This record gives sequence, C-alpha cells and structure tokens, in this order.
Amino acid sequence: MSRRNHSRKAARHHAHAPIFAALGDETRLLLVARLSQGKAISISQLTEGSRLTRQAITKHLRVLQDAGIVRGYRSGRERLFKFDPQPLQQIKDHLDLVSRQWDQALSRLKSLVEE
Amino acid sequence: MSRRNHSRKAARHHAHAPIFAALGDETRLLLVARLSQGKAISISQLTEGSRLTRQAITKHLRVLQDAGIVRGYRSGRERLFKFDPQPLQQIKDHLDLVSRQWDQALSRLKSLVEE
DNA sequence: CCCATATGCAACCATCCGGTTGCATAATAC
DNA sequence: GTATTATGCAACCGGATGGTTGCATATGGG
Repeated sequence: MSRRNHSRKAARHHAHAPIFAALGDETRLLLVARLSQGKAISISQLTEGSRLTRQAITKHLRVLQDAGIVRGYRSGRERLFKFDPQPLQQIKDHLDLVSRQWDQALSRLKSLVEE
Repeated sequence: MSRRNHSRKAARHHAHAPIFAALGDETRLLLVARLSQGKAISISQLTEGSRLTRQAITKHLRVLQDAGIVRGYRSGRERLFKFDPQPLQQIKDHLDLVSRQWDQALSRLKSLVEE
C-alpha cells in the first residue's frame, strides 16, 4: 500500500454542517429522540403529541431526511420514517476530533509552563 | 421524595438545539476548528484566510459566543476569542444517549427475532 | 499629536426557515 | 362505492440569517 493515500482531514469534513444544522431545532431533536427508540413511525403518529401541524412535522422530517438522519418510505397509505445512526456517528467523530485537538493544545501548554 | 423531583429527561435537553444550530454552518465549523487549537485569536486574524468580511466573521463569532462555544474578551485594541469545550461535550453526551437508545432498541429486536 | 490598525454599530438586502391554511389525491374500511 | 384516514402540494407569511457597505470610535506606535 502506498503512502499517497493521505486523505487530509482538513479537507474532508465538509459535509458535517448540514447534519448539525438539521439537529439545530428543538422539534427535530424531539423527533430524532423518538425515532431512535427503534420502530418506524408514521407522520400522523409523530404529529400526535406535538402542538404543531402535520405539515410542519412533515417539513421537519424532510429536513432530517435530507441530512440522512432519517429515512422515509411508503407503506400502504402512510409514510413511515426510521432512524439512521450513521450521520450522528459521523459528527460524533468530528466532535471527538475537536476535543482531542483541544486536549493536546492544553497539554502542550501545560508542559511549557512546567518547564 | 416529593413530586418535585421529577426532572424528566424530556424536559432537560432543551438547551442543546442552539449549540447544534451554532455548529450548523461551515464557516463556524472552521472557526471552531481553528480556535480548538488552543490559542486565543483576534477577529482580524480569524478574518485572514477567509473570503468573508470582518463583519461577517464577527457575526459568526457572536453566534458561537451566544452558544457558549467560544468566549471573547478585549485585550488592548483587539478582541480575542478562545474556545470553550464544555458545550461540545454536552452535545456529545446527548448524541451518545441517542446512540445508546438505538443500540438497545436493536438488541431488543434481535432477541425477539432469535427467540 | 497624528496615523494606522482593530473593532463597534447600524442600515440594508436577499434568502432561508418554521409555521400555517386550503385543496387535491391515494388507500383503507365498511 | 362512499366515507374516512393519511399524505402530498402549493401559496403565503413574518421573522431569523448570512452577508455587505459605510461610518464612528478606540488604542498603540513613533
């Protein structure tokens, strides 16, 4: 295996912002929380227990779907949505990267001071 | 224990959406990446290397600051910003919670099937 | 003092976003 | 085959967002 395989991390994390953005809404966080319970849920089921309109919920689901967090498919007369954990894993990894950089910066600073 | 003790988790993660929202922009992710390197950086330094205006960057920093991800303070004639890891840790924890629910749901399903 | 640098403040603009209402269509139930 | 349920589509609305420009102010250097 050659070494030219270096995919530089600085250039590759460009797709994360839309995922964060999709989670940047309280209603959507609620939907994700509900869908991460496992079962696929229909739009009208998801609308119950929210004071929002079905259309509002539909739009939110669309946003989540475009971010890849959720996947919808038709079943009979209803559209079911199910959770997909992959995008969340992706941004979790990114957050870990940031934290790691921060920690390393701290320890570099600390060793300088102690010297 | 009285009733007042029911801090239902549904009510407690209300502060997470603004943090996700603050990260839901490519420019802001870049700023965070740079600031997580450790050192405090001024507005004009952060503006260099971006094709955006200083004011645009200033606004983005304001958003990050309102989310608590970054803290700014005046030093001489410049305003320095430094990274604060706590909010990111917070949402990382939330993501872990969601993933955990998902995994549990999966294993419940699996045990059902195998039975 | 005077100048250059770094920032603050405000107005303005186009677009996006969250939400609604109204109506059309598809599937199921009876 | 008709009523009911679940969804789709489109227009509309006000407010937030991302960005710009222009000008005012503060601070440090010689």
